[in-house]
Amino acid sequence: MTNKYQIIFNTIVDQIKSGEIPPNSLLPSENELKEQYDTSRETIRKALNLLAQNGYIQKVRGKGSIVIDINKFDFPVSGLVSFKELADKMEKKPRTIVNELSLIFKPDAYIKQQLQLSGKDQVWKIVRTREIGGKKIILDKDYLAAKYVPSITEEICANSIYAYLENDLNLKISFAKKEIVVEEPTAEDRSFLDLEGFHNIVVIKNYVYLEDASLFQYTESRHRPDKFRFVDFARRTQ
Amino acid sequence: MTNKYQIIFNTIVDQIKSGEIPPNSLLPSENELKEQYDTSRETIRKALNLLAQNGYIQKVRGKGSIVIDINKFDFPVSGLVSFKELADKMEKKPRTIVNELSLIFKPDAYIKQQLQLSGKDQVWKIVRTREIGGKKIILDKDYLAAKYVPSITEEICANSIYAYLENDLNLKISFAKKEIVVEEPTAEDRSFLDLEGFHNIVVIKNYVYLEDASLFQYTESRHRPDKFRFVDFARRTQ
DNA sequence: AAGTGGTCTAGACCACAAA
DNA sequence: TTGTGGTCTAGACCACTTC
Repeated sequence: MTNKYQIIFNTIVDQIKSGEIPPNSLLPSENELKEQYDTSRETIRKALNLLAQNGYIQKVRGKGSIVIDINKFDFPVSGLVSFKELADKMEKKPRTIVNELSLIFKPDAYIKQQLQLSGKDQVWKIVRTREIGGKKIILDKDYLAAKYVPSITEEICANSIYAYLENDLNLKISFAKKEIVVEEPTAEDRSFLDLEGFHNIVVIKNYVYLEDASLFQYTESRHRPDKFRFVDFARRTQ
Repeated sequence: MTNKYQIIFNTIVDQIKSGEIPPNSLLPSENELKEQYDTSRETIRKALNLLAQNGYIQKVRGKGSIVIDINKFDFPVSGLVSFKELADKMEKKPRTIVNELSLIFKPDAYIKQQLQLSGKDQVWKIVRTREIGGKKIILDKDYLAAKYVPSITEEICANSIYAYLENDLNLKISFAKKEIVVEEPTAEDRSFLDLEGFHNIVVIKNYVYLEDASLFQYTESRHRPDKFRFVDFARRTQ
């Protein structure tokens, strides 16, 4: 990616992260940046808008672009967060156990409805347990529309399914809808997880869409409530 | 707001919502729209980017802009959702009980830390219970930095604090950080809510920032787990 | 009045998809 | 090859903040 505005964005992000541009100070004005980077103002504005969208600056008309104190925001800008990223953040060695990997020829009504399938579409079902600090904390149930995923192995499931879909199959994930609810643990939860007397399960239902707006993955991520944490960053648009 | 790109955005949103432009079809190309609206392509692109960011279309290079089936997404695009909007969606008459409204001269260490206050800043504390279907379901604890809010009444708290801040005080809220965790109920939760034997509380911690990136409100929204539902819409950027 | 960011224009060239 | 969206330019005018 050699886009000019991307390069400018990355440069400024590095300067903010390193402290070269301190928090609560103003960025150079758009006209100054235009000269600095020898480009047009609209290109500078694209870079600055990216910075604003990602929580690095706050633009104020008539004043300038204020650098936000990123130490206040020790979290990734909310997005499509996979388990591996989460575990990395927690600095504990996570372990993934693949409990099931199967190709379902006749998906049941619930899955059909969730994946909006019709007729004889097949579905990959993957059940994984996530272990953190020696305890089984998360139960992940993934359903992938088979028409997009010809094959998948246990090894891939033990690592990152996302990486496989994006890098190897070159599927372009464009957006996802997340729903968070709290449920009673099922028998499955009790058998797969170390519940230790907890009476609730936090369920994250994730609907993942491809570039052409077709739904291809449904995931239920079932967390022990004490280890669950979700962070969201909402920016007012307009 | 008479911005051209806003008008175009609104026009197309209406056309999509009314079904005039059906789901999964393509929008007219940017060049066609440019002619239609007698404007420049960049202005059209601004409107289309707004549509994409708000989940109405999906842009694909070389193809066009696909209209997303909004019936799949029966939710507000995630953002700064206040309680009233939530209750409206649920179509049950909500009732708000104001349990406490006080100006704290010496906020304790926890609040000081959450609101990043120093010295002798004062803080409004507001505690409200939300009743839905005759049951006390949500306990909202709001802390407002008093330097931004000179006065506030019980009546305002019974309605929408947001509306008061935005419309009357003209405070411009620009972004918010949300954190969701599950906790054990406190004695306060037990006394204010109809817990009915539930063993967990879903806590939404909300940090609200003004246009100049200063933190001015901290809110804890404590929900009975069975009635809690959070929806998020994550769009892959770039 | 001067400087800031917000909107808008009319062009240009490029990368990608479909026919 | 044609048409699509993605990037980029060099200007213009406007709304707002600060002095």
